[in-house]
Amino acid sequence: MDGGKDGTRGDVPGTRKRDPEAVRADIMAVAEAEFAKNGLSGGRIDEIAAKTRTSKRMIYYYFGDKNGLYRAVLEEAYRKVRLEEAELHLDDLEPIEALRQLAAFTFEHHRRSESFIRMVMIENIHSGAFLSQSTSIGDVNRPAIGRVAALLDRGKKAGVFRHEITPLTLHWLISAISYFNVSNRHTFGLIFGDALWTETEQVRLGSECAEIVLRYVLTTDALGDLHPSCADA
Amino acid sequence: MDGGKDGTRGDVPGTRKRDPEAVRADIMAVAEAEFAKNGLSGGRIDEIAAKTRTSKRMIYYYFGDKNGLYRAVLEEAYRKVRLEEAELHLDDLEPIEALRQLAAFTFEHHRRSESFIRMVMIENIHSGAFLSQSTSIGDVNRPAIGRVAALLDRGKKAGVFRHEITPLTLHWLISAISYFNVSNRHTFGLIFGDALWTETEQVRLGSECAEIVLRYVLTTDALGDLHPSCADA
DNA sequence: TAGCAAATGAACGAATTCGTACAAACCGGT
DNA sequence: ACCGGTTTGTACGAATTCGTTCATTTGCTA
Repeated sequence: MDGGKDGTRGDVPGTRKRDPEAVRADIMAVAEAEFAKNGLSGGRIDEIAAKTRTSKRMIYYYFGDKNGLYRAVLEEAYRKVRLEEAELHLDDLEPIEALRQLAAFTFEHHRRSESFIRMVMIENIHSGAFLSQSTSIGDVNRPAIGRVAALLDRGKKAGVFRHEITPLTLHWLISAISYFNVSNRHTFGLIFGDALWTETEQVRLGSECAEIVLRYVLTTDALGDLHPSCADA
Repeated sequence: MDGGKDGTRGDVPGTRKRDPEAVRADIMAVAEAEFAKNGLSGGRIDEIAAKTRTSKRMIYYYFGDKNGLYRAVLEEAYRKVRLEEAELHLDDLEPIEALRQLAAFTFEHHRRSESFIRMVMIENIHSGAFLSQSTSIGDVNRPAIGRVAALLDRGKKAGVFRHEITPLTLHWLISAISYFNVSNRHTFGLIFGDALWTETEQVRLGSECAEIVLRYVLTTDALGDLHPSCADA
């Protein structure tokens, strides 16, 4: 809709009372909280407007309609999360330690990104109807698989990772554990108790996540080196 | 205001008889589809009524209100699923094989219970607010953990399972993999492609699920017996 | 300073949608 | 056959809630 932006406008710091970008960001932050909490159908535009510094009129001015706002929030949530993930530098570490870090980091990161997880939950309820309209989402997420693939290759060449493991399946596994731990905390906790969701248990589960992944990926030999054979505890 | 009498209907015995249970079941089946597809806020009572053999009036007669219907559907979904799971007989198998079956079965079972998974997704969006009102839900699900605990004990006594593994964490792991495979199929597929969701790949993932669990639970020794040391493929 | 276009605010309209009032039909026992 | 309570159908009311209309304010330029 809006054509190019001309940088000559409002560059003087502090003088611009109008700040469309800040308003947009404000709306999206409020909207993310609302949608993450109540879903797309459950989220109320009036509620979002009330919690915003601006008014409902602006939501429609900037985002067109409710779905447009939801889409913008969804895409932004993915962008933020993947940017944070990209800060992990695995190339400096040897494969085994790098994999351990990747698993533990992903687990911890998901744990701290509850509203992102909830947006993904909601989008899956909608069968990905809105994500499928996004053109950028592939580019945003592809690097994640690339990093896993590079790491896997290094480990295989070093003879410590099993050749059967594929990047996609490995990513799938790490995601599953890290995601489920957040997405299903409520129902799981209600049925089996909240024992797993104390702070100390969560930290332990982060280690267990890495442990599960390592035991799955490592060759029998490499695993033997890591965990000397002792059947008892 | 159509006063006339219609004695022409209901001649066949059993067709037009009163059958409250069948009506209830009919409503709940339709409601499960509707809620699983569109969520609680997104689900429409009128839509459910239209697809039912009976009318909207009956929904309120039997279930009180929309939330009551949702609760009934949710509880019933859990009941059905757990009943099916209980049909697995693990006691006849040796621990390792039993664990493999448990993992593979759970994976396959979740895969075939999409609407149940979606109900759980929706309930987690609501932070378990409705499940927490259910009194029976604990009793329905507790046996699941009991079976896992018994199996773990047997394996530990036989010296093939690691002592560090707890029933809750093991159940958590198997659930995570099996659940995520269904719940996130759409977003994961849109981002990374549908390669994992062909029939053959899904069957393979079922085996991988068991493999992941076994490698996590088995002692180094037991694992070595199962997978003779060979670093290459 | 005046004027113009973009940005904003408040009130409103229209369409859904939940839930109910009322009335009619039905079944089983007496 | 009649009568009681139970089961069902229709129409409607009330409350939400999305999105818009219209007027106003604001920043920038001539």
